[in-house]
Amino acid sequence: MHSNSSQNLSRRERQIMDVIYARGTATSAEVLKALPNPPSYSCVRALLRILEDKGYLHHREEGQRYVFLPTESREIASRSALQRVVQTFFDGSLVNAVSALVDASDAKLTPGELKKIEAIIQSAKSK
Amino acid sequence: MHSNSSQNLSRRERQIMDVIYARGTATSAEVLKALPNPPSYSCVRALLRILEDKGYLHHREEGQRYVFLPTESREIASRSALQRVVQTFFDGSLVNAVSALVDASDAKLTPGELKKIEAIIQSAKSK
DNA sequence: AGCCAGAAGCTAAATTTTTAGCACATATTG
DNA sequence: CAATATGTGCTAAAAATTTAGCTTCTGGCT
Repeated sequence: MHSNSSQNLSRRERQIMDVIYARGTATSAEVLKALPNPPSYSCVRALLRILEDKGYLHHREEGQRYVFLPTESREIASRSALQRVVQTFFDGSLVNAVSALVDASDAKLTPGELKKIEAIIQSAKSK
Repeated sequence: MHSNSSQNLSRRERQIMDVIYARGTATSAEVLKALPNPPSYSCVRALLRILEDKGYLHHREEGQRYVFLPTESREIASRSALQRVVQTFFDGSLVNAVSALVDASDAKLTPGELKKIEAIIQSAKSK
């Protein structure tokens, strides 16, 4: 799969990939339920087939239904997603991005979580 | 503008918004140059007009050409972009997202930058 | 065995997106 | 003061996306 591939998805395709990445795995019924402005069921299945054709997804049969999962690991995909956001909104500056992340959620960050982040920084420093 | 609005953009529309957010501001010629698989010039202008109609952009005349800028501030837009990535790829966990950001760029983070991040954490802690 | 429910695939139509072409306006410049 | 270069807007055609309908298959139940 080429690197900026998710840039090449159509709107629905992207929505579906998002759903599947968020869940890790999904059946057509689950995708349908999670989509905004949900279309028909057969429509979802058509799109899943297209995404599979294009190589973004594959599936395993589980009982009689298909369970879809991404071809590209969540880790890799998240990396490019973050990369894109950092480039687009933070002039490529990681520091600014982290800062925004932390700022944007002051309320939500527990002391424990802050400690974890500190630990991450520490370990990064020691290299 | 509604919150998850950027989810409702078509592929080209999104590409164009990305270009403009990355640059802050752009003329049609600049957008054209920055687009992947660049289409014709008049095509770019048509899309800019559409985005303006939909309320994502507006423009000021500068000399004889238009300079386009986003309606929604970069800060607000970046917030929802980050939000989306965190939800989709990190189960909503900010800590995991920060961790991934830092990990993904060990090499690129200078000691100075690490210090800045530490400072951000410190200041968040003190609330 | 026959029937229903829940999957799936295929295909063609509807809609949206994407595109280029043409017409018009305004500077610039030879 | 033409001619050219560089903008813009509008519109319709081309292409891609999105959708629903119809058909088929399989397993479970009465």
